[in-house]
Amino acid sequence: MTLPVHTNFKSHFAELLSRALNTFSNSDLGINIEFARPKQVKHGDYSCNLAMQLAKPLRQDPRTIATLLINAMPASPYLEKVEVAGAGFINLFLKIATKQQFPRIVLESSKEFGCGDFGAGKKIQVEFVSANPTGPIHVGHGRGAAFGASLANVLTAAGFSVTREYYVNDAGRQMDILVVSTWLRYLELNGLTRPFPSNAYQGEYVRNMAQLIYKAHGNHYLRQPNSLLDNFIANVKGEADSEALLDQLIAETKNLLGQDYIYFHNFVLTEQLGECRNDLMEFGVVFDTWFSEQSLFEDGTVAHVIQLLEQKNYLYQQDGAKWFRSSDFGDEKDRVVQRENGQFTYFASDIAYHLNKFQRGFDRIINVWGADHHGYIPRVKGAIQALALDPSKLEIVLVQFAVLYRDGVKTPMSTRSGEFVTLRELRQEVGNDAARFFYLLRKSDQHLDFDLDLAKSQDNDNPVYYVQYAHARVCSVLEQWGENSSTLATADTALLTSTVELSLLQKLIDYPEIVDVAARELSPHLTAFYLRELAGEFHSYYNSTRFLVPEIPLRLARLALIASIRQVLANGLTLLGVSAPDKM
RNA sequence: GCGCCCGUAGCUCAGUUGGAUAGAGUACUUGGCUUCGAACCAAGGGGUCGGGCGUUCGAAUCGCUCCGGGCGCGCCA
Repeated sequence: MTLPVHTNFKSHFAELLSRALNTFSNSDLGINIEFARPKQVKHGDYSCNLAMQLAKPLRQDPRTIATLLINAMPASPYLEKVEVAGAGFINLFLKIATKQQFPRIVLESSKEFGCGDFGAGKKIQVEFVSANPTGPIHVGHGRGAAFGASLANVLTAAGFSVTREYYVNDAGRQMDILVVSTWLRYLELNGLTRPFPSNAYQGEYVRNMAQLIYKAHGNHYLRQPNSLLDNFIANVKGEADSEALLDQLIAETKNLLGQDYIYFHNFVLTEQLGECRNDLMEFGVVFDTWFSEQSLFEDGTVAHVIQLLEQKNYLYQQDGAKWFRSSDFGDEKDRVVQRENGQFTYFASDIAYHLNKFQRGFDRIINVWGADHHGYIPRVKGAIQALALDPSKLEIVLVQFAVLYRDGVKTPMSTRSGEFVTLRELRQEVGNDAARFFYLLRKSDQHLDFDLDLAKSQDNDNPVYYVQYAHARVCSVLEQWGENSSTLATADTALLTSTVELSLLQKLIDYPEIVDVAARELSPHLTAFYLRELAGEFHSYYNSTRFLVPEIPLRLARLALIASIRQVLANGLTLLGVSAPDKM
């Protein structure tokens, strides 16, 4: 009996039960046939509650229905037996011989084991992080980075052709505020201290950028007449530290610097984007495309999309601004796309961005956003509908915020105020692997309490080492064995019969299903939890059973099992962006 | 005030298209290395699944309500 490499027993059994159902019910009841893993061995390997779901519509006792279903089920070469149990569960028991095939299947398919065909032939885009390039990547962004990167890996394993994209907000007011902040720091370096607004960018990195400019160009940018410089602050009107004052400051700085403003803008953008790209790369997070917001203005997409909406009569003029009728599509209120001063809003370029995404021919588009953007979803979906595109193609995954605690006190994480812990600091403290695993060990929509002191102190019993240790242990055993492990695929695995061995075999079988579900539910954390369980069962096996026994066939069988466990651990860790070390 | 997310063991979290006796890790207690790596294992205590009402054969999961926390509600991005 040879099993296909990508065996998915759940879908196989669902097919069998579905055919059984058709033999005695010709009406489509619209019930999904799903399987659970029973907690007790006596309940088999897969459990289905189909009969209980049918009890009401068919007006029959669930146990009777279950018996009818089992009798009508086509035979499967993989099944030992099928039983009715409890209130009407259908419990399926895999043949032991089927389970014993898996070390060979894993070893032969190697890195491919776990890959599926759920997304075969489909193009999918995952856009994530997309933090404003106005400061360093911090631990809040880190969560989105770890999640998005692993999600993309899981989707790739599920067969999708994945494009990883970072949307660069290089066109907005936040950039201008950063430019002005840098300009003020540059003035300070030239001995021209001006009041530094509390709502400008406070971080040390702003001073560093000013230093770089000063070192390269000295006082070159102070060549304007002194009177202009003297009046620089005097001209700025507005309540101290207000947003209006910042706007004034931006206008005055642009006025003062003229063409040199563009130099400052490009300098800080290039600098921050470079830092950001480096940080993420060192974190193991890479992108296929960095998409510039500014480019949407330059190539006319923004103007085009506004024109399209205008033609369809979805825009109107009010209070001097141009509004989009998003309330027609379920949004709370209409939204401004062009301000009174003629400037387009972020929303306007975002509509253009999404039109661009749709035009690139993806089958699915996934935006990974911080949870604070949830109120933004209706207007974007509305704009997509207004453009006569299919809003269901766009899926938005909200990643909850990481709330940072320091000495038990919640600390705000704000780039503007300069109060944040950078991703780089975290990585230096606990390492890449521990940081990646820590983020992935919770659901994306779960709030994350990030106790930095705890994260640092726990760097030695971070669960990631538990998984990596299992991998290193297998490597160590195989090294002591000393022979070529490629021969293990032919071992007689029928000798694996103990309770813990059968349980481990079932665990191997589970892996492709876990990857499949993780991709379907956009939940890479399932992989992390699975790996911890697999490692746990392995450690238990290690302590209870000796592998390098004198009997050669039994030795080979056990080595084949642990070698296949090592392969699955490595495959799973790769999806999470975590290394699988041979020694540690 | 309105909207979204959430509340599960001392702590950090899984489990949610309703299913069998609610699970891990950590902390605590006890035991296990002259034998393949003790970054490990074995055993134990620890729960009104925030409270209440409801829906039904069955609720941590669904509905209503209250309490508590996070986030959003801009001609910012």
